[in-house]
Amino acid sequence: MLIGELSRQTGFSRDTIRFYEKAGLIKVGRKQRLENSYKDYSEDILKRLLIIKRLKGFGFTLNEIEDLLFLIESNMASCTTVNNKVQQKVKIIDDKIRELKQIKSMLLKGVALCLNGDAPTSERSCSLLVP
Amino acid sequence: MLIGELSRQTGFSRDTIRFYEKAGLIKVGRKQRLENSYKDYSEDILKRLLIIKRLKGFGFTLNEIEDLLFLIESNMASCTTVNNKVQQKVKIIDDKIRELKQIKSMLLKGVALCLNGDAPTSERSCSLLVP
DNA sequence: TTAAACAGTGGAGTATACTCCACGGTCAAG
DNA sequence: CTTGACCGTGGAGTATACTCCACTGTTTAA
Repeated sequence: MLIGELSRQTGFSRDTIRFYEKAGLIKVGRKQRLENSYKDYSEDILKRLLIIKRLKGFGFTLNEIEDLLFLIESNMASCTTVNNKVQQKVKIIDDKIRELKQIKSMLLKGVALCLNGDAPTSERSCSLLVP
Repeated sequence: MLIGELSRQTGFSRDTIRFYEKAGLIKVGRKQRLENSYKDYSEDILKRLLIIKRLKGFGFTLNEIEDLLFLIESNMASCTTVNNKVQQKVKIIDDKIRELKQIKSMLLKGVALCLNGDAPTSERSCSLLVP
């Protein structure tokens, strides 16, 4: 399969696919070339790219995806192993959610204080910005 | 005040302060130099950096901070104006929280399915990765 | 006096994830 | 036979926010 077709079937641009190649996420052997030296992408690579797409949707970084793909390659992607990775990721997600919530509440408290005039403030410089 | 002192009082590294200068977040006039050509940072710049620090803590990007600093400079940083900016930011934060929660639940559902064996899976490739 | 600790400038490098460009070869249709 | 749509490579550019480096000048303390 040529890169255009691969692009259509995965939704990744050619450039992105080539970037993933450079990054080592997918590998095309020197032999997987047509006579005109065009690359001939295999079904396996298509599957691999679809997995990458899926994992990106889960918020994994390319580095994390590389690790997970290695697990699959090595036949080590058992549910237990993957579950561990997922729990780690969930922990990070929880941290980020907590952080965002805290920032949000700080922001809202800040403007509330300012708008209600309970804090020293002025017409021209909200106490949230200039405490 | 020299950059070392400024660094101590703000917690920003010299490099970061110089980076903010390059980025235009703080400006030192050509005249604010000592005789040895060292820069003489004013109290205003110290305050400005402290505001930057505060706003970074709120999750604002440098671009957003630049806008907010401009409001302050222009005496337009009224609570109402700032409140608008904050509400925009909160909206973005809420979106991100929603997105993260969704990813989290997809991840957890995925591994649960895999671990409970309700979905076609295998010892070697968890159905979360290879559907 | 000399070494350390500071100051300055300009520019490169880091991480993440692409995106775009130039330049050149290939192939099918009209 | 040429035009357009592909394909290839290598390298640069984008955005964000720094961080580090080399090289040079200045100040301070032993």
